Amino acid sequence: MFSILNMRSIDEDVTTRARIRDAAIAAFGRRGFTASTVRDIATDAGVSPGLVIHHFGSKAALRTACDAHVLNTARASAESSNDPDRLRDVLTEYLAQPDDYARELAYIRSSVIDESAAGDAFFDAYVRLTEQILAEGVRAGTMRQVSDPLATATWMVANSLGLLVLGRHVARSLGHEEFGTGTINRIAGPAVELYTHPLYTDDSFLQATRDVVSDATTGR
Amino acid sequence: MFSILNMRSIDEDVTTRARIRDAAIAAFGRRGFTASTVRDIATDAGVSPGLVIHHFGSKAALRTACDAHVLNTARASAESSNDPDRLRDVLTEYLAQPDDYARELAYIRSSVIDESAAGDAFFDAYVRLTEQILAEGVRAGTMRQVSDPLATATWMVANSLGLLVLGRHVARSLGHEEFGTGTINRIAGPAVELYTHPLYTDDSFLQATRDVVSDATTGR
DNA sequence: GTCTATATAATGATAGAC
DNA sequence: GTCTATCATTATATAGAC
Repeated sequence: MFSILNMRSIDEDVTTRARIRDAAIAAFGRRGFTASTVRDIATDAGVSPGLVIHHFGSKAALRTACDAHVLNTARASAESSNDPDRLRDVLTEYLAQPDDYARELAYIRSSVIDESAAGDAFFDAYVRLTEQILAEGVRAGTMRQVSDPLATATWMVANSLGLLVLGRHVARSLGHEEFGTGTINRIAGPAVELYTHPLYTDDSFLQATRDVVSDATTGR
Repeated sequence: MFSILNMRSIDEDVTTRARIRDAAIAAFGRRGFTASTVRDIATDAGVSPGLVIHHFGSKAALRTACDAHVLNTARASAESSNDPDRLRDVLTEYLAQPDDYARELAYIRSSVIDESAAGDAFFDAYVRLTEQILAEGVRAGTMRQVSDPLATATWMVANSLGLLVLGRHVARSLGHEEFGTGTINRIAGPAVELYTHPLYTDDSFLQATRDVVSDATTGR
């Protein structure tokens, strides 16, 4: 459920070009692509606006470079991780070093919100990873077989990324100043609890839902 | 889980001012506040850019008017709805007339994404509604008592709105052209299924999560 | 590679005619 | 109430000096 956190922070490049790119990642993650200006990014990176264009050609191309740096790295990391029993390790690691991931997570948030081919690819990769985890869990006996694996995996990914996208609200709702380790700590238990002990005490809600969906599909 | 859909579409006002406001709601919902321009809104409404400002004073004030029209209405609707057993009706109604809700849902999506006081109030009201539904369900015996009602309600609201925010991805992941009734039909069953039959076959994931959270809280 | 200066376009908002 | 015309600002992007 928190598999998204399973990625390494990547940052050793100290060239000016890299500094501009990192400032852009922070800006796009903080306020989105449209609201971020080349001037602000230049100021944050300590260079002139002209130099930003000199290095990347255009604001759009700068975004593409940011996508390649963050999303493709995260996607590759997600796809290579097919060990389903790492919840504890991943969560522990994230809670230990949240700042290393904060900038990348903010960028991912922006990317899945606006229209972006890289954001699409990331979401889809995350769904495939979740499908693998589900299949592996069923095989190992730790998870129950679900009726529609693709739809279930898609739903779980939307939940997981929804928590990231709406993190500000989740934090506020729990009385926290910002979305961070405190919020993750508070929400993780209840989240896993819902996946362990069913919320509903019988099948009536499930049956009602299936009735409605069936009516809609058959033309009622 | 789909309580957000429980609101009536509100649209009879045919004054020019209302036409401008409706065009703005559509634009803000489609591309967000920053990326929507006064000129585009004016064109969509069939008026001049100057008239938009004449009626609302500024782009920010126009947004406030849109918030009042969509979010405050939806919020009031959510708060007055304390009948917890309406999943079937609400879902049926939505599936019958999705277009009536599409514009409002898109606007809500944008509002909870950017920083917006009205969006905050909407999220919070939705959490309170969900807490009521949980409490009522427990009292009626249809739902199980959870360990942390506020965090659980917050998590459920983030899931529900996450589905809305990431609707484009959810639809694409299921092979649909756009997020609509087909996608809702496909995802509703698996979603309710997860709330009815637990995903995990035992408590080991829950225990692992609680161990990590406990370690983090006590300073490990 | 990096800057300053500037071209060009688009933005929110105003003024005044009708 | 509605428009046209325009202002002031800000945006991306370019040109050329260093």
